[in-house]
Amino acid sequence: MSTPHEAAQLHSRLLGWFAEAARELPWRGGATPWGVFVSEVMLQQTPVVRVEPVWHEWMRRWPTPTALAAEAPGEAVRAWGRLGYPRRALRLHAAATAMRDEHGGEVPPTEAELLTLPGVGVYTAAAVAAFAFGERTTVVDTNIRRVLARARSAQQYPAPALTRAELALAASLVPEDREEAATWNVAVMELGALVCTARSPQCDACPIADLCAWRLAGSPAHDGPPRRGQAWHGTDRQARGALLAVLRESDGPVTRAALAAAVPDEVRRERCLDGLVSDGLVEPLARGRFQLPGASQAGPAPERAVEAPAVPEPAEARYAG
DNA sequence: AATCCGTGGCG
DNA sequence: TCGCCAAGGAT
Repeated sequence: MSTPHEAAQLHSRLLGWFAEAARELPWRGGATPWGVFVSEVMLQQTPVVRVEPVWHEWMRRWPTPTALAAEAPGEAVRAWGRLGYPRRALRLHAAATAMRDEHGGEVPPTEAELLTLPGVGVYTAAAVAAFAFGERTTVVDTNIRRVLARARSAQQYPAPALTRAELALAASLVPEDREEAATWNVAVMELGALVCTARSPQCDACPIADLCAWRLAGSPAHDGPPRRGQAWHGTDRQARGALLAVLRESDGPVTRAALAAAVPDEVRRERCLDGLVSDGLVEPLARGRFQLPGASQAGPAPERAVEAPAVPEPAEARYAG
């Protein structure tokens, strides 16, 4: 498949490029393991530019796992803002609680322990072990999958799901040296994020363009089955987002009427509300009111519920049904 | 294994 | 304009 010489060439090219071109991100170099952990969860399916300001705010408010664990989970959901997939905020809070209760208030340093935490899968466990603790792991994210698919498999895009072959390929390329391995993982990710992008790869700026199997094959177009996008308009995800936005932006409990303004369709609204409650993202109160979970223990209970706005928000800000 | 889960920017 | 995409995880 590949010779040791080819692998060594890849290593020196990529590591050299990374030393020159790497972004200075706040969770790189100098961040605590907790800071790295929070960044990795926030970065799951969310771009760096949107994560940065929220990450700073979280580090200011909750500099340690114990600090976050002491808060109501609803505060984590509120501070999550519009990063998307708010269950991640809940899982981050649960992970902080587990760190406090089972790991002496620290981020556990091994992949195996990290994997037991809520919201931590194979990628995040490897990434935290590598980037926070310098472990020699095999990190495989969407960037690395795409870079390796092109550079080594002559494919424009990787398969829909991670395959054994991909994992084996990624593992075979991780340098033996511990420090070099950690840098390798972040360097391949960075190449995928900045140069070897999904839409319009900047092959002219690529340090391994002359070694890239996809380029050498003439940059053939993707031939597999068409990649399915996710529906959005008229979905429960859209409605859940609209409902949670109302809760986030309100200081206290919210009436059902206020939620009805966000999602007019009653059947969908009630179904999504039930889902949010069973997910732990929303807490039902008496008399048809709702709030973010555990809000009452974070401070004095607000006296007055927020009523439905007299003037509806612009239609595009609401769930249209 | 296939689906579900948010949000916003860009080509 | 609109589909695609972004440091995935859980079921």
